[in-house]
Amino acid sequence: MLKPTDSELEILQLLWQRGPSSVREINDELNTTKEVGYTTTLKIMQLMLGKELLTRTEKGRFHVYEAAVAQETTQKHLLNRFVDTAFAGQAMNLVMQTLGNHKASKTELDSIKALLKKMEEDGKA
Amino acid sequence: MLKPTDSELEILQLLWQRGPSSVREINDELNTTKEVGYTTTLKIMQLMLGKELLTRTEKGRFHVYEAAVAQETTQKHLLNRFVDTAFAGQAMNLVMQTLGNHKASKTELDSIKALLKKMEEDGKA
DNA sequence: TATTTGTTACGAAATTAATCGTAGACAGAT
DNA sequence: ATCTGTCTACGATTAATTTCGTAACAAATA
Repeated sequence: MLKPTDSELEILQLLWQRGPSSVREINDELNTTKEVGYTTTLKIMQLMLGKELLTRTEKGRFHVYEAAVAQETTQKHLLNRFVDTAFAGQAMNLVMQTLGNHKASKTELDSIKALLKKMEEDGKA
Repeated sequence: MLKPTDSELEILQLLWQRGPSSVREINDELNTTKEVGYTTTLKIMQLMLGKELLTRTEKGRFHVYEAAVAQETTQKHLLNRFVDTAFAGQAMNLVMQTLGNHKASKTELDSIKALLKKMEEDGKA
């Protein structure tokens, strides 16, 4: 799989969140956070199309773009790379640091506990 | 803080692991995994010196390099960026996915459980 | 109809990363 | 004294990313 750049990831996040969107819509969303020209966004999305990160369909004379890669698959891929490069493969160090640095809701903590329990049981069996 | 590139991170990992090292030593280590020319490694380390990611001391007519940034601080920084770009800020999604994709030893699971317990108690207080 | 507006396509510039070749310095061996 | 090997410094090249200007064209509108 092709590694998206940071700019590309920003666009993917928006498409995952919004569903199929025009360049104008994505560019407007991006501009709520930072200033970026319309043709810049257009160009990046066209390049993403070439890399098969996006698909597009023609709606009249303009185009609607959609993420061509699933959110979870992409995240899993990026996560594996990140564990290797930033944590030298020590995945549980990453987990501990993340837990230490970020607040979690009660619901989230419960999900994590459930998952841990399941992991322990699988380990035993 | 300056974000290290992937190549720079590879070198930082080795320096964190080995302690102060010569370019030759780092280059040899790198070449156990992939092919890379000596002057390439030298150049990257010189650039890292400029970015203050490394320090160096002269030992006779050659140089010994050392990481100038702490492992944990750097990881924390990279982790925050990564949570934002790849997981749209959803840190607990990242934790769940990491737990799901990587094996953990009993010891590691216990440390995580202990940390969770502590988080719950802090949350209550 | 003529003008303005919004769209896509394309090319070019600026920046950054990564790579390596070459040259010069110097220590140690011959 | 010279040769050889290792080291540092530096410049050039390549590739990828990001940026945006301009052109072409269709639709809306004045």
